[in-house]
Amino acid sequence: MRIGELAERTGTSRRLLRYYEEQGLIIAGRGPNGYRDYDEPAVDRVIQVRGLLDAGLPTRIIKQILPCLDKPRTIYFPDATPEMIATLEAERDRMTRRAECLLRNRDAIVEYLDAVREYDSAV
Amino acid sequence: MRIGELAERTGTSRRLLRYYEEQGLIIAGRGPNGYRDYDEPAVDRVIQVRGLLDAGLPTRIIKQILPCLDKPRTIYFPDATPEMIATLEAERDRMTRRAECLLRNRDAIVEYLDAVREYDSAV
DNA sequence: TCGAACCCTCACATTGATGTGAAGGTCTAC
DNA sequence: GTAGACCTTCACATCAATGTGAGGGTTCGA
Repeated sequence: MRIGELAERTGTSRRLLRYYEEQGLIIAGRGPNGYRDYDEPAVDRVIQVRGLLDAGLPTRIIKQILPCLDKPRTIYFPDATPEMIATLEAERDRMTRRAECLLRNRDAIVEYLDAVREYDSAV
Repeated sequence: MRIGELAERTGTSRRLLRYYEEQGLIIAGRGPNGYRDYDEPAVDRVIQVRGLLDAGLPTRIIKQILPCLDKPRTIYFPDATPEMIATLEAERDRMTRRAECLLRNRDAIVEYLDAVREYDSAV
């Protein structure tokens, strides 16, 4: 598919899709006319990238961890350098902390909303 | 306490503490000499703000939801406008999605690390 | 009283993720 | 064959979070 369709299906501007490619987050084939050509899994890939970006990870990190997230592994274990392992462990911990922070604060919001509802129904 | 101590205790630059204040995320008293004066809870507050910022929330949103997160409530229920409620519900859902994304990808990292370890021990 | 170590405000710089638009090539349908 | 809807690259703009430094006041200990 071409960039317009991918943009529409992922809710992402064309500009950003080109940017993600420039950052090495997604890859695109090229048609004979120079047009980018995406395969079906690109849709999920873009959505995943957007999710991680939205959760505060910079493109630099996303680029590093993405190959390890693929289900049929594209990166194999002998390729894993000690620095890579260290990066992954650090990011794993950081993501855990981020998620905890989000859930903790979300629960506080839920609690507040519950209290508001209770208050309103008592009026 | 003054800004230097708060900076040290929260691992935040003075510049950023002033920025957070400017954005209405933290409040500071003022000494007779114009120096900012922080109370003890400011430490937790700053840490919470940093956590949310790191998890991808913009200051604009943090400012809106922070009052609802305080344990002894500083914002009371009659104050809750319908728009406020809508914002909170939207952010609640967004935070849930963010946390899910983080945990899902973190688990994939964990899985990858496990596989690497297994591979290494088999060599 | 002097110097070090604080603090203040103001302002300009940078970085990363985005928007926007220009100048131009390609494809399709009329 | 021309118009409209795609696509390309390139470049400049913006916004939020953050760094940095200038110019100047305060506090405290030697």
